[in-house]
Amino acid sequence: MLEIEINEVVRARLEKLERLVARGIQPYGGKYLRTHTSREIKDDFAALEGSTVSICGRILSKRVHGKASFATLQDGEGQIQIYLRMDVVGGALYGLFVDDLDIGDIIGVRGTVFKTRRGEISVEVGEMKLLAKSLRPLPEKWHGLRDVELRYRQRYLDLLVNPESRQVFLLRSRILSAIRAFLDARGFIEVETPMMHPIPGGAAARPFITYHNALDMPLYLRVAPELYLKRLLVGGFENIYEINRNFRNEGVSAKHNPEFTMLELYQAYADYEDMMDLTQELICWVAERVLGTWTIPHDSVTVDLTPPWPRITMLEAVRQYAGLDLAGVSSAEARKLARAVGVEVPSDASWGLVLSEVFEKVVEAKLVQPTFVLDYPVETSPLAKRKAEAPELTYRFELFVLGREVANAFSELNDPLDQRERFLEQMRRREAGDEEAHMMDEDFLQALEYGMPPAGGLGIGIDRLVMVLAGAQSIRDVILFPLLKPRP
RNA sequence: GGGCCACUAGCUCAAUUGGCAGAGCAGGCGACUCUUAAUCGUCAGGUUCCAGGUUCGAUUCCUGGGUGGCCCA
Repeated sequence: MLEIEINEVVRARLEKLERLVARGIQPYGGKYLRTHTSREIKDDFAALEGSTVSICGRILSKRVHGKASFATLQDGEGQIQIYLRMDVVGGALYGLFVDDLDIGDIIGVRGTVFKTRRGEISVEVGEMKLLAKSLRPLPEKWHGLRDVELRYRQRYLDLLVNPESRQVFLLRSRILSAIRAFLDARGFIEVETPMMHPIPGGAAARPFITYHNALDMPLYLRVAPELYLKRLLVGGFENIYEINRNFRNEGVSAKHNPEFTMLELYQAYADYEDMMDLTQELICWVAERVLGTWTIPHDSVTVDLTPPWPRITMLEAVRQYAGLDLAGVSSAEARKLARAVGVEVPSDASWGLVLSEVFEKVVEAKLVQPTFVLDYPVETSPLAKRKAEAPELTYRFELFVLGREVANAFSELNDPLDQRERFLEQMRRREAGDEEAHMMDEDFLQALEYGMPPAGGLGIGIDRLVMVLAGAQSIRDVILFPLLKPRP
């Protein structure tokens, strides 16, 4: 029979399918007129008891005893029991249910709402219609699907039998709507900018490359939308955001998926202090709305989002957590101090690179509770405005939770001449072999030359935020279909 | 890229020192008109991830590879 992998169970089900067809039953139905969901029936039982409803869903379990049977039906909102009596529905329909319907089949049922002696709200079947015959056995009803690899590769099964997995993705959906509601209410408009870039920009990352045949040109999947969103600031949009995918050609880990979802927003005439306030308000508001709490248990710690979150400069963080005072020292001294605490740095590393290297290697992992880290070195922040009183630093912060970067924001650099210098420095590094260095973008510079309002810009990694709010330990647990190598 | 761990029936898991590859769920058949991990009886179900090697004999030991997980760079 075609190309289907046959085992004992599949063979038995194919036989049932043939029997059904032979009896004139269409095993893959169309539209079904449902009057209620499982949740509605349970919530409104008092009003619905004794009345007739139509429900549909998947058979999750079957309990046949002689001339009466029970089954559990799962729909999009939950589960409900159905009850079937031969003396009510007749031998033909009862036989069909007992002999030819399996766990996994999708059916529609019309019947009467009642409560069993044991108190289970149920529907006593009057009519039943097969909507989709299932040919493969579902994972075990009690333990669910445990194999991590199978849960990712066959997410549909994970969602079907592991309620906690389903909850995570429902939560993710609610988080995204809450973010949009929050920003929309503050006058931000949602925009969409290109996913395919002639010049990949806006972040230090290796891009995926693709090719446009008709135009005969290479294109890059975007690593960040930043440079396009800033063009919109030039164009007069003052409060904008985009929630969409970024693509970075890098390894896969519990923190990294090659495609991930990013919120970027820009607010004209604001600065990074405003972005800090906004970040905290947004995340706290979203947590309150979707979880109803600011404390979230994780494996070994409980994250406490109660504001205000500490704000610490990178220099101070390195002083506190690494015991290194890099303020005012030369690049050579900085390198020596870094090596003394076991952080290897290139022999030509500048002061700013040493600072950020020590921070990444020593401090990041220790920032468990939400913490803003401020004032990043200019070398690692080529799109951020320099601090007026300390031009080797920028008005930039990142938010860390559970040792992971969750947000990144700055006062946007709107000086086209300084921006050109920054790009030139990036190009020098690219020529020196840094594949992640930014590329020159003349078109973007030209836009800046028309004048971009000063602005605060903010990026929040949605997957990482969902991880924090869902208590997930791996990014793969919050992405429906994480990238895996194909099975050989 | 490196280290450690896992991979056995559709699913969840066993298998003593290297000695006949098992159970539960799911499935087939039979019994059963309020069960809910239904119950009872019975039957069937295997490329033990793959390829080599050691051995009388390998799920088990060795080498290489694959996929996944965790940790590190």
